[in-house]
Amino acid sequence: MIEKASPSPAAIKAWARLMRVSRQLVEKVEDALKDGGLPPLAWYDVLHELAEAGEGGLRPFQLIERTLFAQYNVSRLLARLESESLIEKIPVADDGRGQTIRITGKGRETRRRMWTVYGRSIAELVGARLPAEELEMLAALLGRLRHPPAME
Amino acid sequence: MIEKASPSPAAIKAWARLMRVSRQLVEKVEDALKDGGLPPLAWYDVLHELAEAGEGGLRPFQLIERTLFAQYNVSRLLARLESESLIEKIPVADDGRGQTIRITGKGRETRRRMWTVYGRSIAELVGARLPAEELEMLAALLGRLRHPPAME
DNA sequence: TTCAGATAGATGCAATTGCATCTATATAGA
DNA sequence: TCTATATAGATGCAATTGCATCTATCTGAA
Repeated sequence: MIEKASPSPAAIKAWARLMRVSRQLVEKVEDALKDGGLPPLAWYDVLHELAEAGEGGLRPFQLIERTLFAQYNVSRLLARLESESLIEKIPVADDGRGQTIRITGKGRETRRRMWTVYGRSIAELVGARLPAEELEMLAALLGRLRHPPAME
Repeated sequence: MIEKASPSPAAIKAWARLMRVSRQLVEKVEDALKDGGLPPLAWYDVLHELAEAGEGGLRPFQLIERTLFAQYNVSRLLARLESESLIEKIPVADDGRGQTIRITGKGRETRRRMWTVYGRSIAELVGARLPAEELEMLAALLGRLRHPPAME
């Protein structure tokens, strides 16, 4: 199997756009959250996963898989979220090392408030710029860059 | 003019993919650079811009425009690059506040070594996963999310 | 000219991240 | 059962980032 060491011009261009656009969009969303006096995007990611998980909660290592954050970042982010009473840590019965993380009512409320800003940003920055068909094409192309690639 | 506050499912999916894929790819490239004992991606971005700019160099504020890094980050990154002799700072004649940044020979060499790793990563992570035509389509779609949007 | 912004870049300090390592529990094999 | 290894999560310390502000120079209007 041949592995090329140098990327094609098309690959470089797609890469450059991906880097630049994602940086730009993240920054705009972070700014919008700050303007609203809301916590950073990373908090949303965690609260979102926990809200989806429901009453059963999630183990920290499951959050790591889902969010792709580093272990030590999750550990500390959870400490901050707990100190704000947005989550609670529950010792888990059958594994003395672990804990289950559950979102609190206040956590759900914070997530909801963040979504009004975050969702609006997505609508403006992405939804308003491409028609549905092209959004789907974009998602499909990006899915194939995922590891492992999305099958669709 | 109607501004929707809630994003469509297609917009949310494209957004989620964009966030996840860009995070994943950046992390893989950073890991590859670390494995090679090379500096982080941000150094490449700056060295690349300076190499493109040639002997004339660039002002820090031009680097800020091109890389989208925050002003204080550029200021400190340049200090680190200078302490490694990868760039040099030259006072600029017609503006006593400013300076021109020029890449050194050692800087070019470092950039070249980084590119062997970075370029290979792009080839593997992006180039090998989509054919040229789809890479171009991806770049075009991303270009329309840019601010201001790319015209092509 | 003069002075009130505006612009270029640096920096003190607090918060976050990254790295390496640590503790505690779990698990598998001798 | 005992021990070596693996896994879950936390943490000390250094480096980086973010925020606010600072200094210095420049520009334009009175």
